[in-house]
Amino acid sequence: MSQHHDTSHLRPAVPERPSLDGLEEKWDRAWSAQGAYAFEPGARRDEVFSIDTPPPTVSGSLHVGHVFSYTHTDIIARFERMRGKNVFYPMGWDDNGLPTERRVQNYYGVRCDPSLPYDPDFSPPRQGQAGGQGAKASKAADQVPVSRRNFVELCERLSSEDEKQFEALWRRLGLSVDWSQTYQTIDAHARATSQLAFLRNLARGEAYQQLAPTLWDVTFRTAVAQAELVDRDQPGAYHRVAFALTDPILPDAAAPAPSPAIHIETTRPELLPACVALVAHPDDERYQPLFGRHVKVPLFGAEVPVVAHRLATPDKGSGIAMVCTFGDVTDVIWWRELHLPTRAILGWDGRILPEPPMGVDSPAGKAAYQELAGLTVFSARRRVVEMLRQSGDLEGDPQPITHPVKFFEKGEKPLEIIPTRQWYLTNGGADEALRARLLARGDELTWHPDFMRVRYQNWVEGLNSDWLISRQRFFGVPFPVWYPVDQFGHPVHDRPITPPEDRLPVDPASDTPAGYRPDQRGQPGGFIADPDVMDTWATSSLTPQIATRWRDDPALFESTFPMDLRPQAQDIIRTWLFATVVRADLEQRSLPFKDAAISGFILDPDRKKMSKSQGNVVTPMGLLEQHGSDAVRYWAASARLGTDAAFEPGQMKVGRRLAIKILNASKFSLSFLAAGPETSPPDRPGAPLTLDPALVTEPLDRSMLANLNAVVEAATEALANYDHTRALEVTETFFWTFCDDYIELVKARVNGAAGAVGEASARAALGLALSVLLRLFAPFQPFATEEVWSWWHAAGQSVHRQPWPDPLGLPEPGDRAVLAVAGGVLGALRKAKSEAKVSMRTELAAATVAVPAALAPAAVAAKADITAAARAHQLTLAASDTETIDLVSATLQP
RNA sequence: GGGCCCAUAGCUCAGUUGGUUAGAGCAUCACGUUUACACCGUGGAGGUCGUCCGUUCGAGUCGGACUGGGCCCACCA
Repeated sequence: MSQHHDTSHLRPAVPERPSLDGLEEKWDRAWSAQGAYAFEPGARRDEVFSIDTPPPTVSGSLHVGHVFSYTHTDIIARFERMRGKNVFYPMGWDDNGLPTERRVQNYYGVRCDPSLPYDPDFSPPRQGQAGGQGAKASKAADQVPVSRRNFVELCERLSSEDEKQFEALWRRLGLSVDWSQTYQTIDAHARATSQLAFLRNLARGEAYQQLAPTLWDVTFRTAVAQAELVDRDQPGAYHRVAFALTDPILPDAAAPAPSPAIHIETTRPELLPACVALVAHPDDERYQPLFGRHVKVPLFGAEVPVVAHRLATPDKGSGIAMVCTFGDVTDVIWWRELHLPTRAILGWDGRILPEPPMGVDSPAGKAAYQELAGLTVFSARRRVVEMLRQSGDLEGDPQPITHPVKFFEKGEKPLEIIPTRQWYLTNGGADEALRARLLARGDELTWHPDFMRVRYQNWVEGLNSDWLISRQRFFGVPFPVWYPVDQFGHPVHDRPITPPEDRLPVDPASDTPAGYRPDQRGQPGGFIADPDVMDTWATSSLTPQIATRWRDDPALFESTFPMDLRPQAQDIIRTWLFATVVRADLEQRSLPFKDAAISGFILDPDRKKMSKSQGNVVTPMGLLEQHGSDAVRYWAASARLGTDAAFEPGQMKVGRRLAIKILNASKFSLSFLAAGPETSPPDRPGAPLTLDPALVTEPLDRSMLANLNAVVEAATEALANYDHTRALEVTETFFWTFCDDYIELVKARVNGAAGAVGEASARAALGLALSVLLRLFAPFQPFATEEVWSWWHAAGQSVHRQPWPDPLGLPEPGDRAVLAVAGGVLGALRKAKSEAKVSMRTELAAATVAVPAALAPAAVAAKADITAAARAHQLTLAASDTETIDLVSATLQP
């Protein structure tokens, strides 16, 4: 550890009236100019601390929750930097995905059409729609179609505007990010990295295509992955529908005669034409005689079997269900496991297909189907109910219920299940060995707090399919894949053409694969592009590889990966965190990061999760301007990881008070450092002073430093374990004791009232304590501490580049009890004055205080300091057998 | 249906392996302008630690049940 206390200036330049105003701008500028937070390349991995910063969504807006959780990360970054680590702290911007796509559409009045050629001179029809993101999507007809490359360029243009505002906020908050290390999730490097990882997955067989029933959002007309599902309670109704047996029942005396019709109860009668079977539980005696027989679907006439399956629940509805292709995910299981035919009737737009499926063959059935063709699900349902009523196949009235229905988390209509060709990536959902390996990764990762690990486990254990990574959108990272077109004009999906890795990123919609000419696109014997883009998580799951430049900077990658820390919110463990673990496991066979720090949410005063939709949300910049950044950081720092925290301006006021106190207490302490000749080398007046622990001889001073040493140890251990609240708490508690008791106790002595030795002791102790305290507070209050540090250190000697304090080396350990007992005695004397309703300045003619016998020697050691601080003429310290410090008597000076 | 977290002063929260009289800040009340700080200081008041049972010489702390709040997961006809 270097001799930090040798760099101080003899004559501190302390302002007359210290103030927090303007410190954010002042020090942000200085840190930028100094490169205070620059990562230094060429380091060994063990010298580096690397952070996988969450890239905020630039098309959204920052809210108080961001300020909260990013502060937690910054505290750790600053701590590790002071501990000597070369901190790799990049910032990414998430400008990939649906929110950005919508924002660009509305803002510029354009829409992406990948089939169009790139127009280098394109200029958007409009820009700067007021309230861009909140505005209703403009009609597709009003939007000018542009090529994907043009669309991406507009996105980058808009994002860069957003990024400026975001960066300004982060700088004001004091995040010690290295602003030369930034990336965007849609930029060329991220696209290339994403495509490269995909090609490697493809080569290893981890990525594959499959034509399969797919959860489908009819509004966005895209496939949706398991991780993007949410259940929402929806009104619905059970419709009791009769199915007639097609074959006559053979007389059997042993079995009870089954009823002539079988009744099922369904919430989705519009799917009757898609019905492929009825299913009941194999043990259900009511239906056992029917297994293997067939029934006729009412109205549509298809003949379907009655089958048995363990997932049918006897006590639900009538105990027998109709299987449709596809009404819900259970239908998919039945369809797959019972080898049932496919009768798809829904199109990508969520409307009933124009032609009836195979099986609906009778004239009556076809006629009935024509009544539905082209209708939405909602209208078709109403029409089918009417028709069932007419035919007499509906028994009674539909019974209204409320039931959970699956939605895309960003969607407004229930998901449908539609057979489509999609790309999948293995994630353990269909492979027990991989699942076990990923569960082991969850165990290997260190979670803060530890109980968050359970969410990961729950998710991995509950996976029921591989990760669907293709999306039928136009904006995003395209799959770097073409297909040969056969002589009949059909794409050959099982022979994908891929580009060489050094050609990435590619846009297959405009780039031509090797060996083909551009004019062969779409022609028999030519090629065609894969039309899809990747799920945004397929790219953001690679943030460690993107930030550390796995693809193109092996030296940087080597010194920063696997990263040390992934900070993130608890609600995206199943998406971002899990997906990142999957990608690193598949590609690097390692964890992507060692530690995960999970932040809680911010709750508004009503204990509800603060959300943007509530309108009355405070803007983060307004908050920082109102309270000051150190104050807001203090509020954030007083909440533990993983715990939801209340939005509490009161805590910010406390933080501001602390910052001001740091300025004032420092000003006071430094005023004595300037005064004494013995603190500077005699041959070099004006040269840096020496704060020598050997000068600290008074018991009270040594006690104070011993207590400070304990604080250093506790704070260091806490921060090393990501427990920033504990570190702040012990530091702050000590600091207030330091101000209220210690400084008051030494005021007289440091002014020379007890001679030169005592004065030098107090002066050195004040200086040493100040140096340590400023460094302990630096991660929490970077602006106030830097301001104070600058008063007595050379320009450019940022406190944030100083070594984290070690316990001070004292010639002899101090007795920690002296400070506490001296404060206790002082408190008893203050109480006497307070109860007499006189000023603290009032002199005491005589006073006696009882002190527990065990503590009496410690009290006596500080007696002169106590006497002076209490302005007592005569002080008696009486050893007592009680365990508290009590005032025995006090006589005020008249 | 399975699981996780939480419940301590009016409010926001600490309370480390069980151990004297359960702490802090805010708010509140009283007093004091004191040569670092009125963006202040000093002191006071305020809690049967959600409920019940158990383990123990001893429980805010450990175990069980329950109540209430928040969240995650689930194949939800």
